[in-house]
Amino acid sequence: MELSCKSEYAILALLELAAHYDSGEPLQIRQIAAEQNIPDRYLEQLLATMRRSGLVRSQRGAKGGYILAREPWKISLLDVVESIEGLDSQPPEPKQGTKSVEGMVIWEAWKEACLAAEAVLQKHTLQDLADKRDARQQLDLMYYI
Amino acid sequence: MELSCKSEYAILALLELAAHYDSGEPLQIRQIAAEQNIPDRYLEQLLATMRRSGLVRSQRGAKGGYILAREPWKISLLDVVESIEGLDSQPPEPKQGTKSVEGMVIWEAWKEACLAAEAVLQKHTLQDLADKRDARQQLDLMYYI
DNA sequence: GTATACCCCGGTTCTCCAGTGGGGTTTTGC
DNA sequence: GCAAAACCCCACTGGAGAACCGGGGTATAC
Repeated sequence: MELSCKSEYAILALLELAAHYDSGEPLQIRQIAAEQNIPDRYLEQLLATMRRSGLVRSQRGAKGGYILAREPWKISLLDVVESIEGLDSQPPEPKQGTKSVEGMVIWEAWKEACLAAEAVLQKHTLQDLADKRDARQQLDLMYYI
Repeated sequence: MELSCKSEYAILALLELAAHYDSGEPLQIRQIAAEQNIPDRYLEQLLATMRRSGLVRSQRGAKGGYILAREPWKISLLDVVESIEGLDSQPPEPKQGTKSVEGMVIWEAWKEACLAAEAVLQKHTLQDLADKRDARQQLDLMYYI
């Protein structure tokens, strides 16, 4: 149930890409890393993973960078986590056979819990999070004044 | 979202204890381990952890062993997992401050997913799993005949 | 008082996370 | 062309935790 550093970095990076999605221009790893305080060489690996999963597209060479592969409201947190965590969400069997009836019953209950969590992650999109972030920042500003 | 070997062993052991709960007599580590194919020295550690969490009680000396601390329908899978996994389910903050608004928004969504999963685990008790196991075994028997 | 069984502590191997580094390839702009 | 900018790929390290194994201590029944 632990949110890994990897996944958090990935989501932060995608939020940054979502913010610049309308411009149509690619964002560089360095800029994202600087903005969100992420080690850039590490972020590079995460973005490469997400590129292979089809979440982002990359443009090589000078003036290159990364762009979201689709609109921010079409990317859910589940998409990100599954991409970055290696889609090992539901192994078909707990081990390599399990065989025991007890093992099956336990695994079914566990799977039900996983599905419940995934359903929540599925309905949260990058757009949602970006909107919530904006609202939160507006609120902070009002308190400040 | 991964069901660890630890937790599965722990649940298997408690199911075994639940099956012998009516007898009122303690079950020994060796017997549980043999019945469920768990390394006994490892199971010992898990049972010690669950004893410290108050899920089971132990009786030392000859004819000793372990007994459930309360009735099987009063122990949920969430109890077991939290005990065995070290109750690190919801850290109040992702890191040691997070500070960024983005980090907070992400963490809130994640917490929502965790709560959904925990709600599922909460409603599954040892009694439930034991009943399902029995029903499954009956079914297997019918197919066999 | 001895056998039984829990109790505590420490070590070992393995895998994964988090992060760093080197060297290669593609593209822009001159 | 050519150099700089940027992605691309591979490998390595340090630390943490999982899954064990083993030794010696302690309480309890018979």
